[in-house]
Amino acid sequence: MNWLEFRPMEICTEDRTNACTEVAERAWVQLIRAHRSTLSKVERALRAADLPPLEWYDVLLELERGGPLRPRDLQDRLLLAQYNLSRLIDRMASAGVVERERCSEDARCQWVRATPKGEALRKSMWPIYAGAIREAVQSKLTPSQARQIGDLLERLSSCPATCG
Amino acid sequence: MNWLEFRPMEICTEDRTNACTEVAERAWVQLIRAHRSTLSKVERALRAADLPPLEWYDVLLELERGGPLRPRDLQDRLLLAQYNLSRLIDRMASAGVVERERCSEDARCQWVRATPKGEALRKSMWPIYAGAIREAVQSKLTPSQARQIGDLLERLSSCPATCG
DNA sequence: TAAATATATATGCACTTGCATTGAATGGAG
DNA sequence: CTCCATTCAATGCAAGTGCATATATATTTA
Repeated sequence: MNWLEFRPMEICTEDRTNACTEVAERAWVQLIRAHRSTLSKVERALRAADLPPLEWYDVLLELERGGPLRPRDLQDRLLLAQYNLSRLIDRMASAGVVERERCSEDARCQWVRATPKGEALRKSMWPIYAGAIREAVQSKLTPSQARQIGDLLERLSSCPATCG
Repeated sequence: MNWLEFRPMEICTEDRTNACTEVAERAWVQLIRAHRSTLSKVERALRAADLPPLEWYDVLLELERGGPLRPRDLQDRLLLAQYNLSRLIDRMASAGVVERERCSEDARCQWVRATPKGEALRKSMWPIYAGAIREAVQSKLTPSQARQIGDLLERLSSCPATCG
């Protein structure tokens, strides 16, 4: 839809019938805010250190942990969109930090693995990344609070099947 | 830096000396995951309903709450980058949902206000937005947990001055 | 086995974002 | 009052993102 053409039609009344919705709403707003606030700092720290964006770290870490993975696997683990991941791997392959390899069993698939250069890059990103996390999280929360928030946030990204 | 040219140099050892860092790290990872998981769903729901992105709602809500605001004010409240907000207001003004007005006291500034059309748009977005929040948050957390997570997340986006 | 359906990945295109910079106006120091 | 540093906002350009779709292969169905 072209938003230049928006015309108001139906005025829906707001439905905030119970407190349950209000706390959920507040949690939502704070999630957005916390994310905007912290992520931008971390990304800036990486850029300032002439390092690539966060996703590179995430991909490299998954690949080092899990041996070669298919893009599809990375997609699930990192919650990235298929087309974004495809191009992210393009860029990382161009930079020589990952390699694609044909998958013999299923020609639709491919194996992606980190190169030694990729592992070195990930390691060189870690101090900056860790520092930014310390700044963004550790300086604002006690260890107990951090543990708690980790637990609660995990529920938000869990799939419906497992958490009801 | 051009990442096509990256060459590994210094291999920094990872520094995870204490459990404090580990919980902070986990909180960080879960924050990213929760955000990716929930935001994409909400944005998709809005798109599917032929509605503009989330930021439009946020801007309109702030404007309705706080009377006309300067872009600078919105920037602080919504934690958006200056250049992004500038163009967001461009788009919203083109769509006729906000208006810019010259500020007489300070010619650098401007007042941005929601038009009736803008208010109608915000109201029409709310049911979709609320439904998506219910789906993303309310279905995964008890009210008590939602309240708790709201409190904890708020600390993450608070400025250093106020939270030490 | 042929056809239909499903899965894994890539890509054209329009739009959005980030960085760096610019332009304009204000406020303060000398 | 003039110069300079600061603040508010806009913009050119390169890069990233989302949608829709394309391409290729695998799996299921008839």
